[in-house]
Amino acid sequence: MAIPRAAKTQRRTRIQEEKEEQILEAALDVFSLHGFRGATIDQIAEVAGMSKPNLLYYFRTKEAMHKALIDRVLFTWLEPLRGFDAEGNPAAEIRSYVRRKLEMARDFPRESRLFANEILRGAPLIMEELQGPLKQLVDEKAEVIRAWVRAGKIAPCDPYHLLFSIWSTTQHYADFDVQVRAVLGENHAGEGRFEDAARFLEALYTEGLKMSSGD
Amino acid sequence: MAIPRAAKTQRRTRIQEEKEEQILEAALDVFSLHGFRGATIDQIAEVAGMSKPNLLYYFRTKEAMHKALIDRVLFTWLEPLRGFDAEGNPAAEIRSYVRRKLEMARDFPRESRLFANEILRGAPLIMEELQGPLKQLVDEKAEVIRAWVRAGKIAPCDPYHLLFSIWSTTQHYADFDVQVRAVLGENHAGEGRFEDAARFLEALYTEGLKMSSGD
DNA sequence: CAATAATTTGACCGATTGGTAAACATTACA
DNA sequence: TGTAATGTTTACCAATCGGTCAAATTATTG
Repeated sequence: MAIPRAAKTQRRTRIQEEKEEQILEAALDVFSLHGFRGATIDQIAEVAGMSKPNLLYYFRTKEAMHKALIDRVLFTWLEPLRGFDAEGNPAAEIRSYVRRKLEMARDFPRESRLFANEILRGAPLIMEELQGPLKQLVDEKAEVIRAWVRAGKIAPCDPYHLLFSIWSTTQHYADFDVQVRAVLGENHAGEGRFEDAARFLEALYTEGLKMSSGD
Repeated sequence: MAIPRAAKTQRRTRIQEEKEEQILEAALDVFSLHGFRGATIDQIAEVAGMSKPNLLYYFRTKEAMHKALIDRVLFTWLEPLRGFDAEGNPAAEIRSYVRRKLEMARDFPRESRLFANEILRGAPLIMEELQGPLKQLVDEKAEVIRAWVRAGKIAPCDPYHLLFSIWSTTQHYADFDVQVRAVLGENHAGEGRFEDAARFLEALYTEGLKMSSGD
């Protein structure tokens, strides 16, 4: 009998790994577009190309699916920030961080939108993650930035709002992609907008955080 | 018989005006939190404090409610950009624009989230608005900025991505409010974060767009 | 006041929702 | 190969979905 749900003690069969991947891929499509409540299991099942009960064999509930996705995304999403190096050149570190975040917005827009949807509805599933690990990591990196300021390597600024601004400006190209395309129109239809954005943001942060000549 | 739906030729009774307002207020709560598909008429009715059929007496469908909301928000949302004055001082104009957008994020966060939700799902209801009036307005203001650059009043930059960055950084404090609060923690729980954000962004754009000393 | 129009409600509809039960099919492995 | 575990499907469930209807209630007006 099939009492044991998938993944009892460890990742068992090859087929489990494949199917779970296939489901999460489809779930990412649907959740990132319609949010948790707006997404339906039927739709995910259709996109995944399998029956609904089969889907529920691997993930017992809709929420389990969503949680699995969010957890995975959350980890990779914070990876660039972890790379923030206190020893490196401040301007170069910030530039590189902006570039990496922008690349993620370009290459993983669905992941960005999934996250945005979760935050928009109040982040009920990841509130502890935000208040715990995320806050801790940001606090740590904020201290790095503050040290740069103290050392006179960049202009005085609030490190938290600096990070917020980098997050928002880069993720904007994933979350508001439709609007960006509409405003830029046909002529900028290609992926060139990411290069333009990179150029603009690089200049903005380079000049905006440069020490004023007075010091 | 009550054949004539509300608002046949013109806004009739006082009670119609009141109830429609009451409904849109509740709808804003629910739509901004869960998006179009995630929101339910029952929930809106409950928040509005009236029965579902009564709600549907004023707005025939869920989509009609959503459209009415979006249209209203879209108009007021673009108001600050219209104020962008070609004759004014560039640095002051940009500073004032950032400040106004930030105030809107603080005072009308639900409106911002409603808009964000609509864009996230691909903006099916307002695609023409984006490609038409919005693009036109942005094109116009982009030309203003470009003129400033040509006149040597601000540093050379892509005007579109400048506007995108202002939109994203300011709306971030409405759309990602939960995350911002979580990261800042208890100590910054008050509304002080908006003042800090204003200070940071003002400095960033002032310095970031300043003409380099070489000219 | 009467009567007419505007508003509100409870009961209800078919479709869709998240999820289950059990029969059936397939795979892994002794 | 046999058999037990794993995987898949059909049929189904109660709850909720968006929306309708006709009756009841309230406001407006002559």
